[in-house]
Amino acid sequence: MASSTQFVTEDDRQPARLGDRVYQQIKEKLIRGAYEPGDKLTVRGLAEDLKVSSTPARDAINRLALEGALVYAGPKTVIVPFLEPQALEEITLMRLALEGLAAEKATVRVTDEDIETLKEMQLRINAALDERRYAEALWSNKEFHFSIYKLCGMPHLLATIETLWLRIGASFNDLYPEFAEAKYGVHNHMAAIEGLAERDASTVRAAIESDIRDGYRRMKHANRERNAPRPQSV
Amino acid sequence: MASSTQFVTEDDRQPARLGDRVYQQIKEKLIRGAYEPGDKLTVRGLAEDLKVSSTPARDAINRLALEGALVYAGPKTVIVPFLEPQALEEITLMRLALEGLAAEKATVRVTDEDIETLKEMQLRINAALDERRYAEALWSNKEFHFSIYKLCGMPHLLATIETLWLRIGASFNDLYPEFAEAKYGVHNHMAAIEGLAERDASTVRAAIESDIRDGYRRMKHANRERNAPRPQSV
DNA sequence: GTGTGTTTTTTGTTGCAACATAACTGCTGT
DNA sequence: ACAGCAGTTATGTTGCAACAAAAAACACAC
Repeated sequence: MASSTQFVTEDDRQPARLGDRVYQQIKEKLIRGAYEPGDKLTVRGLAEDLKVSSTPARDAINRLALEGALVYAGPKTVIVPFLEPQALEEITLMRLALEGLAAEKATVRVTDEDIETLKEMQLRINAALDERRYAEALWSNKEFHFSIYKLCGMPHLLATIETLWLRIGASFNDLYPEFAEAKYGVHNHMAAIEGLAERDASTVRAAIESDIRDGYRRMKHANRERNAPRPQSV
Repeated sequence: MASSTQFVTEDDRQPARLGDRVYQQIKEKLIRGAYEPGDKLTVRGLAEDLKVSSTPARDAINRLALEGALVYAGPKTVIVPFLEPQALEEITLMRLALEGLAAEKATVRVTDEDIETLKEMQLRINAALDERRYAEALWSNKEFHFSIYKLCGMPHLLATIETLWLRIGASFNDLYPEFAEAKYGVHNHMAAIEGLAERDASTVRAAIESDIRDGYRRMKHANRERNAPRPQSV
């Protein structure tokens, strides 16, 4: 019965392929804003940078493109995507639907121990925010969210949500300061924790949805101010 | 301004890669139930069957596995997945969230012309059902759904929904008869069309959700009767 | 300067051989 | 019968060279 040993994502397999390593590294750089929208990635370029042959580099690029973290600007040109307001809105709507679902389902499976862990995470986020370590705050924020989503034991859902984060994460993670101002998300996170403690699914969903919406507004504004005042040969 | 020439999926690119052709062919066979759960796919096997080298064959397999249409049963073994009840439920929940969203958003953009097209499609589904051409009915059913989802102009959403269909489609499309009994989905489809005509988003969402739920019940039963009476060395 | 046609360079894709190792086969002992 | 274990086969991955095609660089006319 192969049923019990079926893997839904290839990440579960034991031996890491070389291509997976390349994939992870690019993904990491994308999330941390090491690339800028419009930057071009080439198979040979990656291969040389990471000291591998073209096959794993090509695998990684194709996978990122498939997931929407990279984008084709031409038949032979993959770039890190610009954050179009329209795409941001679309992905936000999908996030509301999917992360809302995850939040609800997590509520019925959360343990008191999980809740303690979440509280500690939030403490770390607060500390990082206080000390203006924005990169760490952002990272911890992601950890916080996915710790909740993992609770519901839905691997397909988790994988899909991850690709959504990757698609927008690449384009806005370089604007930490605007994004983290005014203790971003603290209120919503606390509400989520309280909802979980009371096993109140609709409260948790509302808190997560509110968090997503707040983030959406910040991203939209930051993105607008970033693209608008482009002194293009004035 | 690369914005306007950005592609969100690689399918938009002009020249079809060899690997894409292989991918499409396997995908087609999966949807039509040409494979059975547990069937093993190998790079060299595919390559020989389709008269290509191992690179495009490998690309196709990796892509299908990434999308969840194939699954790893071991480090060197990809199979067409068994439909686990748990996975079926999970994907159904995701479908409700995502296709419900698509249904709502489609409502505000639908034209009277679109509605006429949908009515004609439903006529074709009915005809196919009457004449017991189940494969065609199933195909038209898919067309009907995606014609609606395409209306909302959300490419990310559409691509995600497609992978969900592929994940379950592979495992149940070989049980047409049970699935198509009693004019499957006709009632829900008519309700969806009426809702669209009245531009009533919540009606359309309810109709689509109802259709998904009905399908879920049928799949669950069919799948159970299919796996339960396994005369395993009695 | 701006647009257009041309040349040069760069790039993704494909096919293939080599390698390590997973999967399979068949045997053996119980 | 069945589990454990050797030997054998089959498989995925990697690196690499060749090729067609796209992108970039360039030249030239207006």
